[in-house]
Amino acid sequence: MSKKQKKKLDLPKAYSPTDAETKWYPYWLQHKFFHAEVKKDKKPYTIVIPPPNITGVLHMGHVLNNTIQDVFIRWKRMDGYEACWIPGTDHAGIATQHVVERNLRDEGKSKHELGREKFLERVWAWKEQYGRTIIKQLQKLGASCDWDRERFTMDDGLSNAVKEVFIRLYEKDLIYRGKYIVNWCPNDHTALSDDEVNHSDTNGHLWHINYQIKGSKKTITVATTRPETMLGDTAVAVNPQDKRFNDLVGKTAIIPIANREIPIIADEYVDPEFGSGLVKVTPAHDPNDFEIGQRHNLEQIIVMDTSGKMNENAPEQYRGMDRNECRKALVEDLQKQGYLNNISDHVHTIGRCYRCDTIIEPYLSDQWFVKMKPLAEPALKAVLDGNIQFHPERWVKTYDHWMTNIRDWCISRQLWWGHRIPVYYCDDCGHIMVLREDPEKCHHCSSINFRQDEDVLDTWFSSWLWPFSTLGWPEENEDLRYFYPTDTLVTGPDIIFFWVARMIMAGLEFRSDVPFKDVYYTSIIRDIEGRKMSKSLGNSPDPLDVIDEYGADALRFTVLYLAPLGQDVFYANEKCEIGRNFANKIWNAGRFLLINKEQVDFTFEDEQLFSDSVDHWIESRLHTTLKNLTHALDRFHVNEATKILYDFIWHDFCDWYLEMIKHRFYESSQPEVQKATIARALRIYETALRMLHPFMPFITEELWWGIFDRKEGESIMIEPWPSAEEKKINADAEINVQTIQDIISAVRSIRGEMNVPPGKETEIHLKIENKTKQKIVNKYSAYLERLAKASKLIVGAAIERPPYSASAVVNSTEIFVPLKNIIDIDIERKRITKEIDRLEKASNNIEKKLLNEQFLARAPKEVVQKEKDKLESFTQTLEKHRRTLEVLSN
RNA sequence: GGGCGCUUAGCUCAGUUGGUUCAGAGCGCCUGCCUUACAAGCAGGAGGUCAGUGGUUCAAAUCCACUAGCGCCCA
Repeated sequence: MSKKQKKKLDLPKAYSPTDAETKWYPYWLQHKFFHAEVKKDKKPYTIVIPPPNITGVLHMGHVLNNTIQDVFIRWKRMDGYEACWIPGTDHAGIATQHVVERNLRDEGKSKHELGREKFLERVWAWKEQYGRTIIKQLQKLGASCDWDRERFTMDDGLSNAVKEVFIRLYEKDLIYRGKYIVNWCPNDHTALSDDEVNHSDTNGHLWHINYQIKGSKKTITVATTRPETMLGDTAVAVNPQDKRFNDLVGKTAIIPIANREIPIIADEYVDPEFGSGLVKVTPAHDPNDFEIGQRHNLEQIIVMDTSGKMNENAPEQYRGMDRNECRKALVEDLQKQGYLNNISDHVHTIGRCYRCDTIIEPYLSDQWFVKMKPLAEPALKAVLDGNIQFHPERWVKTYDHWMTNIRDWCISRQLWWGHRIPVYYCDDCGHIMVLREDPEKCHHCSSINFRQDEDVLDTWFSSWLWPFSTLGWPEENEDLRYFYPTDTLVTGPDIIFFWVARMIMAGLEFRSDVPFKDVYYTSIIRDIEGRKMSKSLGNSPDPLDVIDEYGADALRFTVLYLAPLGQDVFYANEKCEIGRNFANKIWNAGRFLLINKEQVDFTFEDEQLFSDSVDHWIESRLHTTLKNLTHALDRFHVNEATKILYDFIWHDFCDWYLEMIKHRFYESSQPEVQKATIARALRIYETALRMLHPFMPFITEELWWGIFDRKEGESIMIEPWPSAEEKKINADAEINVQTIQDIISAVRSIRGEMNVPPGKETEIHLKIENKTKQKIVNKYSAYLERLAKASKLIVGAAIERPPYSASAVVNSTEIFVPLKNIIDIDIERKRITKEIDRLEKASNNIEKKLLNEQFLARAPKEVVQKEKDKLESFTQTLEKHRRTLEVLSN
């Protein structure tokens, strides 16, 4: 390359992503390409982002999830839809409160010192400062969200929606308050919903404790995994069928140490096989015992406070002790006083808080609940009827199972950060008011002594409204009518119950319509050893580091390429080489075209000046690719789409097409051929860039500008999505080019195995009997000569095998490559023998088939004919090889 | 205990209406190349009884049943 040429080139030898990424994102924003509005003449396509926590930082799961959304949005936008991707964050009650409390602790303060109002000011301040971290990170990834529509679950509008929903459900009698056992986190001092508890098998003990029977010397033994709860026992239960204990029912037992008297009752729940067959009943500290208590009208004694410390209902010596301390002390005392019968090892399930991993205490308290059955029924139907489709479909079963066994949803949380429950209690008359606005006085007795419920609502109680609250609901407006229902939801299967199911319920209940039509469940990203990525393991790479090292496009492409629908992904940073190398390949193909573009004076109309089968072939491949690509995206097979693009661009376009047209630039003396060639190659390349744009937005934009002349305000992201044209798919061209490719590959294989120096050209003799084929080979000989490095090409029906030549047969064409002084006869014999073995095996199999009368009778005619043709072809090829082998052996 | 998924080349995985020399790709490995787009590259090569058993079928990596191993979810 001369110095002059080098200077003219805009494109460096290797692609460096950073420049493109910093340049184009602001450009897209500046021109508002991401913004969507109600456009009556266009069809909407809407996605709501699964709102990340304001405390969150971007991890690989987000990368996958949001890249998929961006692919769909960019694709649909190009395809003529008014594509609207609504972004935002959620307030993450527990997590956010944690962070701010930790900061306060570092300053030596507590939230109680500050008071509720001041504390909330602190949280808001924290949110303003750090709450958009993850949003900014998403922009680095190239996410084309409509940032003008960014929402937060505690915005005024969304808070109104939450209030409205609470009130409507309350008025429909679907929300109720009651004393129930809930999952209590003593560390966070709040109730949790069932889904917020992680269960795991744990090695523990079963303590067997003796209880005295009143008025008798007799004792009974009960077994428990949590001895400290015995202080709150209000009964001992046996199974009514259990003959061993028939006489005990109705008697009274005495709790050791506490010395409290409790009845012995009979209840079906008791499993006679478990432990001693006798169960202590603690209605205030166990969900099953709670139900037994309901049935038998038992007293409920709470023996712990909200921190898990023993309270005034416990014997004095244990008061103030943590539940674990108490367990130790109590067991020791039981032992000393002879009440401890036995301790056995026992594996049981322990629930832990999903936020802080503290062991959950089942705890009796006043909470608010949503009745789920009436909401779940239509939501289940919507999915079973196919009004909402899951991808992959198998999640329908999981959904079905959960929805048919659904339990009421505990929505109150004893936190300060969140939506305050819109319920007011009158201190004077006890009247309860559920209101949209703060009252001035009690609606019943006009007292001004009332207070609002202290609790806030579960964060999911705002997230489940996300698909319509983000669009302005409860206000009826144009946006809501146009963009709702949304189209596709992309999320992890781990929140199918937390979120997806509840959104479906909310959508149907409050909008009478599904919230989305398709749900794409993403892969879970694991580390290379298959472990889930987690902060504590330190195995979660920072996507921003990866972007710095490999580029955002490379990260996006790689993650999609690795993530087949429904399979987990084993990820390591090095895998991003796939995407980086691919980007570099595209870059260099562009560079090649640019170099040639600068040397030919042409217009895009010049394409008509010349074309041959090679051009028809690439056109045919392009449209086949386009067809397959669109089909894959339609079926949500994003992973397949990346492979289709990769194969077309790398193999068809770069490896074959660009190599084949090189001689038209370097060797053709016809300017019109050169003009047509560069014009066509650029057009096809430009089409490929558009097809690739949703997947790799930055590099495609960069090349689209770097190679073609563009004006301010233009962008590849608003260019039309290319449409597949069936008539461009050209079977003849595919066959012709295939023939040429097969011969080239065969010659290359010979050269490779014989270690022919790359610079050395050889003669190639082709024995072809078929006249049409001869014509094709002659017509396209220039391609063949160049790519197979032929010094001379001799084609004929009566070609004789030249001495010292290696040979191959492809589709009845016999190929001879004379290699005097180079050929190793031994290697050649082995090559041929191997080929003969392979063909013999294949022929035998076919022969067997053709001898099978069942096959001949039942298989479709075409299949039988195909087998016959195959056998014929194999037989001929075998003959040729055998002849060659004979010659070589002499 | 109930439900779901996975097992294909040394590694990571494609392969959805059962039939094209169906057994593939990328990485890794071996051979040869800095060939005027690209060594982040080019050309070639080695490598698998498609977990096992049985069944359906003219025909099974593909459909069915069971078994083994791994993983996930729920109780």
